Amino acid sequence: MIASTQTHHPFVGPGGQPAATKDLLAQVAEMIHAAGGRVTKPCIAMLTALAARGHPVTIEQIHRDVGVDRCDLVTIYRSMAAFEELGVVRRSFFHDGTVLYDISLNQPTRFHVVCKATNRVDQLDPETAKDLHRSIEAVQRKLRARGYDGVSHRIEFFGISPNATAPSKSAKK
Amino acid sequence: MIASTQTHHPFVGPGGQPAATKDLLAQVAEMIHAAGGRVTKPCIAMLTALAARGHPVTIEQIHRDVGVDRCDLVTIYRSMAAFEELGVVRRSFFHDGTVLYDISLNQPTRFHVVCKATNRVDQLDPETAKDLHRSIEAVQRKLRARGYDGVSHRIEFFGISPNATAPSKSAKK
DNA sequence: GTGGATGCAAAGAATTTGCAACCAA
DNA sequence: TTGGTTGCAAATTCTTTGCATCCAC
Repeated sequence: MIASTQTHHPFVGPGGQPAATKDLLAQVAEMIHAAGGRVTKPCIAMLTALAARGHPVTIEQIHRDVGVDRCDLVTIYRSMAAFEELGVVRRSFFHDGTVLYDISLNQPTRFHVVCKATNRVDQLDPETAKDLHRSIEAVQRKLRARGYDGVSHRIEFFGISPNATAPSKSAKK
Repeated sequence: MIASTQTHHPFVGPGGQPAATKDLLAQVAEMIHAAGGRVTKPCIAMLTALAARGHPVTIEQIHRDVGVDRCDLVTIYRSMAAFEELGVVRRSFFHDGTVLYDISLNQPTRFHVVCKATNRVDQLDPETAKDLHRSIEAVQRKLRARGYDGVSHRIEFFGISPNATAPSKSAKK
């Protein structure tokens, strides 16, 4: 139902967006072709939208960013699945289980802090992130040593940000 | 079904159930009463089932463990939501997004490794877990210092376990 | 031109809600 | 007795599938 609050996902604080959007498109295009796929208009629009956001967003948000009338919701679902398979995007979950996607290709490991009140996405400072990253790597090394294959992980932090103003139910929609 | 096949979790014999389970029930009962709720039969069955499993399980699994005819699926949904609110259980997600629940009350922080092939749930060894726990605590301390409130996190590891035999699609169901 | 991608409709799966009957306190 | 809980049915929400059409290559 499109009737829900229009609240767009709050913008990420500092950090701007990757100036590498152009490169990203070129790179993904190559990957798609290599896989026997086609680089369509909706496809480009979605990647551009994801890159512009620069943080995990819902399917609905992508749909709106691309333009609800410019691309069917079903196409978003199908494309995200395909992109994930290609390793271009990564799927994560909001604290309430809502599915989120963001660009993973060429993206340095970043850790997100999601505000449970405003859904605003923040990031750990580089130093803290570095320490955490090290710990996680250590764990994964250990798992591989234990014989695990294709080791991966998922981690997210949640909290109510200091300047949370509008505790919204469906702000993320 | 997550860990094993049909086999119900080997229950402790005539002597009674694990002492911890007993305590858990008593403690939760008190919490429920304090909250103006009632300790019903399905309620006890669910907690017992969760405690017996001792690791994250699906709603469906709980339903089967309790006995599909002994309690409605809807009741599981409602109760898990209530238990989560009380802080008795914790919700997590399988790598494909499937919702999982497990006891969180009085539970030391444990980290799970989920096999993507068999859905079997394993745990990090205490030492590794301890290190990781320390890192995560450090991050959360930093977030609190930054002004975040109600800080929490979610972390899970995935991989294909060394002895993965039956790669199943819906083994967890 | 041709096969993969898209849009629309419809099916499925997962989760929630309404309400009368039920039972724990 | 009495209000919280349960079960059953129905409604919602989210996601996937079928298929004819369309367009990237």
